[in-house]
Amino acid sequence: MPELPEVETVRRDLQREVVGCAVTAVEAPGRRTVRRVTKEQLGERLSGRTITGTRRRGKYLMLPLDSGDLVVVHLRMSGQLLIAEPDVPRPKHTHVVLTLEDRWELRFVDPRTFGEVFVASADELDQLAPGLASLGWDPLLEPDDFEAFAGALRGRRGPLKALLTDQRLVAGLGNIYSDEVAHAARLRHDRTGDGLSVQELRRLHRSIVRILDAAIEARGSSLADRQYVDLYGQIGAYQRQHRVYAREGRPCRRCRTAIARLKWRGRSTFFCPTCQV
DNA sequence: CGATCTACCTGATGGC
DNA sequence: TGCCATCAGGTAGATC
Repeated sequence: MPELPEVETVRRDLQREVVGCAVTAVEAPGRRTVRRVTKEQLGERLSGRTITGTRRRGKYLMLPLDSGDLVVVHLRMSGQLLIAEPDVPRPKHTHVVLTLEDRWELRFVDPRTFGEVFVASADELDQLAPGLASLGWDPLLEPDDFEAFAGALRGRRGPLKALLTDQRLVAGLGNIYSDEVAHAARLRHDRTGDGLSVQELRRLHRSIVRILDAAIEARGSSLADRQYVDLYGQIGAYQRQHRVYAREGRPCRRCRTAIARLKWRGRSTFFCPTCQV
């Protein structure tokens, strides 16, 4: 569920709460959440180490340790990172728990178990996580790099939505924000990459940065299922500013036309049939 | 190589 | 009320 704005919101919460903390215990009761390394390796490489910072690339979160290793977390569809005092009951589907300073627990909760947690050195990272190694342009890390964005899309014949959600081209957009971005840029989801003018690419680039900034400002989007919450368990507010996502049949905020919904590659796409061309 | 499908899971929701 | 189908924000791996 979480896309770039939600992951970035959690990163900023972590920056405030866990940097400088020592990991005093590691538990991993989940069956498939710890991947790429064994649970034993995770425990050995984290225990006694201090968290020195926070990083994000695309939808990946990383916590560097004083050993040089990185704790890598991907929330996928239903993962949550939550901070709590140890005497607060753990939610169902708590798969990994890091105890910090013997005083707090950083909990990875994930009903659908698509998410993952692992540890890697900087050298191992690309080998261990090809998905992380092949990430494309990150709109938050390099917001002004139009060439990196345009270069990634240049010559692609696929439909715009497929390009925007391809993490190897643009890192961090998913189903919600790709629809919001396409609407802001007044482009249909099925325009092909190689048919976009430079002016349209400029519009897209600006829209991506602007929408993601606004969504982070609002602490991300939480839908009715409340699957995305921040580190403190609080929902975001950007869903109130959505222009198309989950607004089928309601008037476009720009031209009043009813927002359309269609099934595209097994997933919903929302768009305005009038002002997206 | 690029484009497209499916599998991986649990839980919420809506129709009958 | 219960049963069943459908849907949910992501990605890796298989297949064409």
